[in-house]
Amino acid sequence: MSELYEKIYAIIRKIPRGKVATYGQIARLAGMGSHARLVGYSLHALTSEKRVPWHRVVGAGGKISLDGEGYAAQRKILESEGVEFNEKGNIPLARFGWVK
DNA sequence: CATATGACGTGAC
DNA sequence: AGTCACGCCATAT
Repeated sequence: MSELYEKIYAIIRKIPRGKVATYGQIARLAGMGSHARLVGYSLHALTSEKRVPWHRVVGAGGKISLDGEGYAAQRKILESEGVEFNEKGNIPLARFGWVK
């Protein structure tokens, strides 16, 4: 496993319960500038054994980047942690965004 | 080695 | 608010 992935996972594991972080934010914290796409790619390659709270990672503006079942599943988990969604179906980062 | 692809982000229309 | 195009780059084929 590449060291880059481990770094990304380590950062995601720091996200506190009830908060969410964006791909771009993670990319910056990992020192990869604005390569948010790679963060998403690494999460896609994630396995359950890593025990990474991938559900706390959302797209810019608090939008979930998954569709259909994926969206429903992630939303359900987040709501169970206390994260709320607005009428548009995304998360108000002003309140739930992770502040490092 | 050459292309295609994607759990993104941003800007144009 | 919805679509489309493009930059970015590690992986996959």
